[in-house]
Amino acid sequence: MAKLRLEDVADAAGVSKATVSRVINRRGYLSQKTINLVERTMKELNYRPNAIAQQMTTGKTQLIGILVPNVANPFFGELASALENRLFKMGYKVLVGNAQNDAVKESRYLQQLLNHQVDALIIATHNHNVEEYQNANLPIIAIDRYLRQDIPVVQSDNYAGGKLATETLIQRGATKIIHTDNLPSNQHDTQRKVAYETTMRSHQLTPTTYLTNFYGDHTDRVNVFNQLFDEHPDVDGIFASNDTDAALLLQIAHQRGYHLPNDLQIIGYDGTQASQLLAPDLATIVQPIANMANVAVDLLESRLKKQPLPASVVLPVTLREGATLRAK
Amino acid sequence: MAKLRLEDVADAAGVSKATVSRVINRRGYLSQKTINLVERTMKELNYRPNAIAQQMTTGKTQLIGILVPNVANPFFGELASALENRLFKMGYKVLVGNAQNDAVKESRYLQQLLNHQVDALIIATHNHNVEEYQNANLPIIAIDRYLRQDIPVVQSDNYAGGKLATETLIQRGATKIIHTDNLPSNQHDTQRKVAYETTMRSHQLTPTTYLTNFYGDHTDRVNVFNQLFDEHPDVDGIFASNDTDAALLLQIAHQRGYHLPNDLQIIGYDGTQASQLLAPDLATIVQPIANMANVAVDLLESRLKKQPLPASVVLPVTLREGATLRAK
DNA sequence: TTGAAAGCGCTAACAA
DNA sequence: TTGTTAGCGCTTTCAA
Repeated sequence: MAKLRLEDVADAAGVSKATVSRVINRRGYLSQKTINLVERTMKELNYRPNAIAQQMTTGKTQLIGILVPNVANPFFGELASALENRLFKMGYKVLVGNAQNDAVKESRYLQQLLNHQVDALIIATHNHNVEEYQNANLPIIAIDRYLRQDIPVVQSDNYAGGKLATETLIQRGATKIIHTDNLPSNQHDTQRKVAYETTMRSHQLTPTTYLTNFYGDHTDRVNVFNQLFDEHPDVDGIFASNDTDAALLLQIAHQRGYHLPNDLQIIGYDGTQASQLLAPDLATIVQPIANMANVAVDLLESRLKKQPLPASVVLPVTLREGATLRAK
Repeated sequence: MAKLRLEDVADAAGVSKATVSRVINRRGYLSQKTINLVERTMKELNYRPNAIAQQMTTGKTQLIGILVPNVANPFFGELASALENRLFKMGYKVLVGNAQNDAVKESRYLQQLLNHQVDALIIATHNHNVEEYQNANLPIIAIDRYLRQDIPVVQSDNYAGGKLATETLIQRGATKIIHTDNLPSNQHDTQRKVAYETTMRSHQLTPTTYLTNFYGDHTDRVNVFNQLFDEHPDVDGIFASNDTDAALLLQIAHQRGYHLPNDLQIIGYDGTQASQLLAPDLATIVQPIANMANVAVDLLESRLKKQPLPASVVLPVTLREGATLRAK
């Protein structure tokens, strides 16, 4: 069976192509009789409009491109899922570009999304080639990173998160607190680090940070964290910049005989569903992923309606208690 | 600046549209001089071919649709990521349909993917409406579930996995072993359950299974698992049908004062990267996610080349040791 | 080796 | 209320 076209439906129903098109799009004047006739015919023929051809004529694809570093990372998986969920309800389809932490792939994806005439873009990658976004002439919303002056950024409050983590550890009695941070080339995690350092100093404590590379592998992290314990066996609090690092630190601490939360307290960052389910004992700073997605979509909607937008929206984070933290 | 068309490039370069098209697609006879000229012009103008128009004429979209229950679930997130990774290398783009465990959304997505003229489909959802796949007239590969006689299924060896989990627990000294299974409407997890029951009986042990609903929420699971411990306080081994359930069981067991792995051993299922990172202590049966993705793409490639295909491919699972299991 | 022109399936004026 | 027709931006014969 060859692909059915709108014209086949028109012929079968004995009407014109325009009429069928009107029924499909519920546009213009239409008698109920015609609507019924055409709908019945479409159903009988099992006709499905060719979205490509529709896009060709309207110029609108109803397609939104999302670029993330890696959907296998629960944070971005959940973010993409939440974005997609909202957008789908609004009648958009989502083309997810999974940059796999690869700058070349990121830019190839960007090209492809543009070629595909996406109506807008939501960017959550680390964008090594910011220039490419400069001459992209369509609505863009960035998540947790700055791209260009007129591109609004949606993010959670990284400074407040870093401060909350640090102060919580201090309140629960830790004094030798170490921070581990995980930096991509553009160093966006710095707000958390700055907050940690400032908070430590304001309590007359000395900040110490260990850095891991966002693009580094598991072994690198294990090495850095072992070094941390070797050099600071008296550590009694760790603020990790993400939950998987926190889980790894927790494991290493166990192996080294630390008892949590008495000898050592650990607090992670992100608070994904996955970490909640798989590491329910881990205390963590929760980023409001679903809310970030909602706000991003709202901004996109405003942008598409040519409404004025804020330069950035910062959303609050919360503390999730866990067994790696002493009781209040 | 208005959108550039191929014609603008042709005018600027002083050649015909056909020539520009030939350069873009490297087809037909072309002098090097013309190639250089056209390429230079395209670069200067920052021209990007309109993929929609290309698709319109060629009928090929180079788009593959993937339908998953939920990318926020690490298993499917990692699967989608692996699929996308392979497909991208082959020049395909991926349209991910995230059914959000919602039958209506699944079918709406299916329609949309078909409307978008995807060249092929990879289905990993629980497909409540199998009929819809019946008259879809394009290459389809299914992951871990049967759709139609001529649609090949890629799956890991669920029976062997269930057997491996059960035998491992038995070998490590457990005798009161309980299985928790997590069933969607189409009950595909049954192979694991059957393997568990068969293996138990062959060791003269009595199988006991607690069921949770795949679409149920967290509270439902907590209730079922509490019931498990209430009714079987002497349980000394649990085989959970996925890692998040295993992590939850682990947490409840701790709260109830069980010491692992002495009082109780737990073994999960799936072995995602996320569970490895976030719950490194958890022993589990690992499904070869990346390999499943690779095989699915290979099959798709063969199908697109009209080569004959196997009805199904079953891939081996492995045991990941962890602190929830006694030493060998 | 290049150009002219038809056509992919649909929508949107404009007519009727 | 419905039909006719001219494109949308590209690729692909067919001619030159």
